[in-house]
Amino acid sequence: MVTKQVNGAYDDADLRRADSLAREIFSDVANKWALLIIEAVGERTLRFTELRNAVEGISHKMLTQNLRMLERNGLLVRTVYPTVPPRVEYSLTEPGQALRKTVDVMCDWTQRHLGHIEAARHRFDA
Amino acid sequence: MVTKQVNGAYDDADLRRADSLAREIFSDVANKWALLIIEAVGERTLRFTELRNAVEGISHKMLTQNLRMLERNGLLVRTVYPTVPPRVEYSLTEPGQALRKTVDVMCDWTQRHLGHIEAARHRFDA
DNA sequence: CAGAATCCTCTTTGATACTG
DNA sequence: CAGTATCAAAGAGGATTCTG
Repeated sequence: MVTKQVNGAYDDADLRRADSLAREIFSDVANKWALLIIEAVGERTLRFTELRNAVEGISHKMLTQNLRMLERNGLLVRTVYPTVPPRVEYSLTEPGQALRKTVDVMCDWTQRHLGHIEAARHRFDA
Repeated sequence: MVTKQVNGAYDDADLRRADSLAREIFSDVANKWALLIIEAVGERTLRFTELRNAVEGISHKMLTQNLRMLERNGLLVRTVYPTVPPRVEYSLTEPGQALRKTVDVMCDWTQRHLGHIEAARHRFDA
């Protein structure tokens, strides 16, 4: 936690810690699978298998790993129902929802620039 | 290019192509280094070495690779001045600028949720 | 069903050296 | 200065097996 000094300034060491924490979070979150999972969950509550089907091309292992990471960072919550067979549900927290909004914008951006990018690629590859 | 049929519907094959193109672009762009580079360039025009210093921790090789990829996708332009020694400048295109805006939002998000995330981590690790 | 653990493969990455 | 090439190390990722 970055704490303010009585004089109103931040402690240098705290600022550096906050900075490296920010970079760490950014590295966690700015990756394909994490963002696709967040996008897939959306406002719903999905089970592991549903998620596996929703995120095209993700493997069992990658899904588990990324779900743990997102849970650890408090972006989603994991609810286990102690039934047989087990039932586990995932849903976004408020910060997760907030991040999803920016992912939505990124998806929009992709769609809007599909043509431009395809053209640029052809030019470059020539 | 996705073309509309005379009946107003899209060709299935074209839709599939557009979809896989979108996934490809998303995979290119949704990675740590690409986003950090886009953020670093901003509205400025930077030389290779300036960029290397601006993006904390990136290696020579990763910078080159990602710059090529971003150029290929038309997100930035590379201008070579035929001097000795060579001078190469990078700046964002309009689509690159548009993407940068969403990266900005993502950075804001990170800053705003630093505390929540750090707390969540401590809870999880316990 | 969800997931942990293992093994194995392929890609990514960094360090280093070389070129125009 | 900017970029390419190469090699070794590290890490990501897939397939499979086992458990509660």
